[in-house]
Amino acid sequence: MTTERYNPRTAEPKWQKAWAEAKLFETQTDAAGEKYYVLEMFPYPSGRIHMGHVRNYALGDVVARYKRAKGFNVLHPMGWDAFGMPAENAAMQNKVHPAKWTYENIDTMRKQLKSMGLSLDWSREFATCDVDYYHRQQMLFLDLLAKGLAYRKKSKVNWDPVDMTVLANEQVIDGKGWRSGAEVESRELTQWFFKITDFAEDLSTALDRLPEWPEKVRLMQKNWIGKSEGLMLRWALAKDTAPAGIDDVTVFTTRPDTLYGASFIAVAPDHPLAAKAAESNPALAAFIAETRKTGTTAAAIETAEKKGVATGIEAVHPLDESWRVPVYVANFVLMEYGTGAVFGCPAHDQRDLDFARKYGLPVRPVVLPPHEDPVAFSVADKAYVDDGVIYNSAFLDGKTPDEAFEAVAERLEATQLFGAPQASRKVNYRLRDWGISRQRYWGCPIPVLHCESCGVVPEKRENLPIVLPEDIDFDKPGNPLDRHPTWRKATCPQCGGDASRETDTMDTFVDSSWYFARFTAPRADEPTDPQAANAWLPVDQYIGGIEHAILHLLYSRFFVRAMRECGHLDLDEPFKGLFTQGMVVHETYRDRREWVPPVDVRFSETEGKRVATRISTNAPIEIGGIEKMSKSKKNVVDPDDIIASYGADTARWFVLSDSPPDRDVIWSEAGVEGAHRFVQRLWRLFVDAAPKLPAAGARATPGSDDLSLNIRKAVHRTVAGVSDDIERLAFNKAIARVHELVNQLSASFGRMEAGNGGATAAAREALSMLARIVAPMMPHLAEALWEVLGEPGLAASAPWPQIDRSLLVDDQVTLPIQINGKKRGDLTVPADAGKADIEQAVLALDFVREALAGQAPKRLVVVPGRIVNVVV
RNA sequence: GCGGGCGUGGCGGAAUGGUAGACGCAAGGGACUUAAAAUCCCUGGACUUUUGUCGUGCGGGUUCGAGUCCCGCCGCCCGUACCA
Repeated sequence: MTTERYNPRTAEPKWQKAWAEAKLFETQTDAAGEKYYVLEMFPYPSGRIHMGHVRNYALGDVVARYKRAKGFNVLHPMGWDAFGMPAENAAMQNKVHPAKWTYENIDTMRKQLKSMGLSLDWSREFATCDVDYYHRQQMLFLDLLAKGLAYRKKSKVNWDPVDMTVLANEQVIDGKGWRSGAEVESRELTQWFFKITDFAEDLSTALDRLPEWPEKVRLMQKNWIGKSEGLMLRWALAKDTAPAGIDDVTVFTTRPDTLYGASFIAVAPDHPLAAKAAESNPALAAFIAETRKTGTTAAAIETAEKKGVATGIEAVHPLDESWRVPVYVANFVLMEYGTGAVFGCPAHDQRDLDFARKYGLPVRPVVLPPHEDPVAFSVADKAYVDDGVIYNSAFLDGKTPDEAFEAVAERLEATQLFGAPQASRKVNYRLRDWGISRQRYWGCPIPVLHCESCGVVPEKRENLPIVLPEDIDFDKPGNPLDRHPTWRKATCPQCGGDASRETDTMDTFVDSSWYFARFTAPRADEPTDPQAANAWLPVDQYIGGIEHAILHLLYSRFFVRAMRECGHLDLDEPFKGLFTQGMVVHETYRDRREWVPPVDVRFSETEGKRVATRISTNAPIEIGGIEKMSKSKKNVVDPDDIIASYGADTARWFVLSDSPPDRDVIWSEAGVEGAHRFVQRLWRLFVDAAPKLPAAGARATPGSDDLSLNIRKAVHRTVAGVSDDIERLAFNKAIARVHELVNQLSASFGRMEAGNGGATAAAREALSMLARIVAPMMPHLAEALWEVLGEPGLAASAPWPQIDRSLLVDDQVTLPIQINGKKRGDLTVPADAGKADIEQAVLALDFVREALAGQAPKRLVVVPGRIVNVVV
């Protein structure tokens, strides 16, 4: 008998329409069922969706559909992270307005996402570039400003001196501007900041209250915030060397216990003392100018060769007046961290040691490692950073580092220097305030005005929104808002005089720091409807890329805290559960000239080796490494092509199978074909079995014969396993279980005769359950299977199958028997057998007696239900 | 540089400290077919003569037992505050 193949091209649109007409996924806040908020990180509308999106949204959709089947009231919205640089780049390159480019991309991508059959509530959709959205973001900005959580300060940017514009870090390539090629310099601008450091302590400690976050993400955030307890320690400058007007320099140190090992002080190139010293020291001034070319990124600064220049200034050791150490300006000291000045203890810090060796500074060990001889111990090229006993350190000798820390702190807190304590304890954070100013057009305008008489004045709330002007040009580099003829002109809300608008727009991370709250009441006049926000939040399951582990997630956590202070919601944390998915990667291909897309490559085998040829030109192709899909390497597979030829369910099934979702998945054509074969196999299983089954409403009772019982045990076990797997987001394992079940059902159905009422009833039960457990992953096919079974209604609204727990337990278990840790046989015992029974049975086994040769075992390890190990 | 992660057959991967390789892909063999596709069945870590021995990036360690835990390396990936 031949079965007609399942045709996703006709089936998928049909079911999508059925869901839409039933408004199945439009969520009501007050609907029945416990709330469950599933959210995937919303996409940047770059043009077309890519496989990473397919994976991200397929993962979230499984959770959403599963929870819905479990009876939850599920919120599963979608929107667009729509501001950002690519729209401006497109405007410059293709003369298309950023808004037009963005909204056209959104239209394309919405259509693509809809073809995936996602259970999204599209009625809540918005884009962050909608005036409606950024209007409310401007309100939030004013609220933060009023609470003192927004302020202005000077900070450095990458300046392209040819294009006369600020560059993003990714636009700086090897220290040069990406368009102009000019050497980039760092330049100070007054910019807007959010006071995230106000919450540093809570952002760090609250991580311990997020058990449903991956440990690695919590660790990364904790290290990023970087809490450290230390001393603010003032060093007097030796009078004969100090520049006029500066008496001392304050360092932050976490190791005051190593103070007697100090051999220099290093200050940041932009430290005031450095500037002062450079006034009379051209070599130093040149060095400081040089460091401005290193770039502003931490990676650039810290991978650069560590260099310093002596200032000629000397500082007096806080514990010994007769001891002076030189003050250097060093390129690895950051003004943003601590005080911008450190003391170097080369023996116990690797970077300080490298610096000391380079400039011939003394290396004096003061922490003696355990079991080392104080006379013989010395530090050559590896600093000793672990615990030990303090020595070479006067009154600290013999103490542990912790005790020495306390002793130094106590003494110097009590010592006066220039009328103030010489030291004070200080908790320091590596976390810096969040700079949100961008000198760009395509972002949310910062709603403040600059008035000559009143200074910086917030715009009145009722004057919002400050809308981006549409008549702009991208003919010249730089910010079009700056050179707009009229947009800047405004009236000061305080004095009524002339004022000019702020032309900085907000970092796009601001947009994505509260969108999850806006989804709970997307059309509210205020930024949130606190009732809706409090009802839905926190997001129960948030899913997105690991690349957002720190910044986006930390900013969102800050925003929730700031919004709570302003009364917009009452919430500790935005995301209760977090899952970070891996990337979709693909082989790369190139011919002599360029990267070649996978669709243009044909493979063959020559002498057992995989060989590739370019289809369009017949040129030989070199098969490159497996890399993240990217436009530049052209190793992209367009989801549209896959959906058009195999259907959305195949694409979904493929990205969910094989690779665990937190790891990278390698896209391969063969894998997709395998997934599609399984779609057809399921379809065949149902269509072929359907005529033998009792009618849908017949209430036939499954039999208790071997065949019926086997079918029932298999399916109930699978449902239990798949439920667990989905709860843990282990979709690859859920899929392996479904494969196993289908393998078994195919075999069992082959032995089933139409007249066997018990078995056919078991088969109907099995198929009805199977259709429902594949539904979250392949929702369209599940509807078709549901229809084949003649079940009423839509599979998408069918409840998750109930399992009979009595079918999950076995009365016999087979234990592997090891001798000296190596498996040598099996033993089948009753499931409830005690340790003693098992021991006895094991010792009676032939191969065990042989191994023992009459001796008693040295040891007999019995782990009931698991394993037995006989040690001889 | 720093912080975090990952590393298991030809490939993707499975394995509460307890039988390493479930499940899938690819491959090989067979059945069906005039033939092919599709489908179904069987075989696949390495070495070895049955018997075994060796195998989870490399080197050590803890344990009755290590892919899993600890220490030291190597390689790759993510982040590094203006890419999103």
